[in-house]
Amino acid sequence: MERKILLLGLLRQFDMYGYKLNEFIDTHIETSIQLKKPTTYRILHKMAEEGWIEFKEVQEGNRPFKRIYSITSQGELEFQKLLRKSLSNYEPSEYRSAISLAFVDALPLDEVVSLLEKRRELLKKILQTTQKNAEGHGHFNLLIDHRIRHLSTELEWLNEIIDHFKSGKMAEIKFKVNNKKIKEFKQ
Amino acid sequence: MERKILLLGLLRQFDMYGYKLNEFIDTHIETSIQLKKPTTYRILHKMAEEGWIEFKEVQEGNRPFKRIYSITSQGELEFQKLLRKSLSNYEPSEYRSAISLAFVDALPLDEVVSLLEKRRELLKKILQTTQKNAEGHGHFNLLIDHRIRHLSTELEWLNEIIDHFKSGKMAEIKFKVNNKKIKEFKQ
DNA sequence: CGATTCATGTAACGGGTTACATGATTCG
DNA sequence: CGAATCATGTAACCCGTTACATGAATCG
Repeated sequence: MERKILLLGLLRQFDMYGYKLNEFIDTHIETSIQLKKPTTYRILHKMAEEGWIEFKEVQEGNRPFKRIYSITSQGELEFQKLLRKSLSNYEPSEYRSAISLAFVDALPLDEVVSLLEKRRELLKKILQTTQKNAEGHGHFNLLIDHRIRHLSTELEWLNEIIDHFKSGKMAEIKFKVNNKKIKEFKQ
Repeated sequence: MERKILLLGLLRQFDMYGYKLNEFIDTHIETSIQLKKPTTYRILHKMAEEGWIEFKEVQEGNRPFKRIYSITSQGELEFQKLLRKSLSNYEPSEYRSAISLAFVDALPLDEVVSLLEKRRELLKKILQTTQKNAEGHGHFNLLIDHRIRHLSTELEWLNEIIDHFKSGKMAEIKFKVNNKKIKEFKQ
């Protein structure tokens, strides 16, 4: 749904062809959602089929033709429908990267710390490059701000976790693995 | 990858069969990652095929047989490999729910506010139920804590956005749509 | 006694990605 | 002159979900 909103929302503002749409998303919004070329084209095809957008083919000289899409009035309606639905809804993201933290006792503590420090460096880099791109067009800076906040939250959390592990305070939460001694589910 | 880590990590601690694994994940970890029954079974099949886990079939009376899986030494190695990779890596989540915010000027301001207030109510509920389940087994409370932080960040952000929209301060960020007057990409 | 739970699984679908193809043009 | 860019697209694949099937046991 969000990909459709994104494409329709852009086409609402400018008539545009797939390649440029994709380029724009890749350079300006890649931090919020990713959308690869084939996916862009597929969604455009589908929306054209359903009458949400229409296109004219343009060719300059011998260069590859462009399909310049523009939104139809039906498309505008559908766009607003999707937008209302999306704005009033909330589906939490999956935080897959956290899962592994539940199993840290499988590795020696100092190794865990150094692995997490690598993670932290990666995270910092991502945060920095996101902050660099921080002047997005129009309301896209809203998205960037949003992302920066979550990345910062993630960094804070990671810092705390690493500190805890380093200072050994993790003992209080320490999971007693005791290699299969615990059998708390009854089979 | 994280799903494999999750299943292997659980099997490392207890020999277990698919149904119970799935039940455990559904009730204790559904906040961090979801994993439906067919997916659980498929991954278990695959890992068994590759020798990471092995199983014995057990049947009590006439009740449906259980495939009780246990991790092999190869599985333990692979688990550690995956765990190291996951701990030292960071791939930011996609925040799809934010996308629509970039297009709020397509709707009247007061409607946007009421739509976002609906979103906020949903978010609050999710946050509350997450906090209720806050006593996870072992290190799983780490995951819950992680999630609570991100949900809180999200709530703070939403509150600010709503306030901005309400107080009309959004003007400064206001995106001049001017229905297709802007043509800043050159075609 | 009908519905839910236990326990496994298959089939079909959905939606995204990677890899590949094409053919002119422009860059280094 | 070879490599990258422009512009479109297809095919194969991956991986997850929904929907459906089975058959005994247990709950209300």
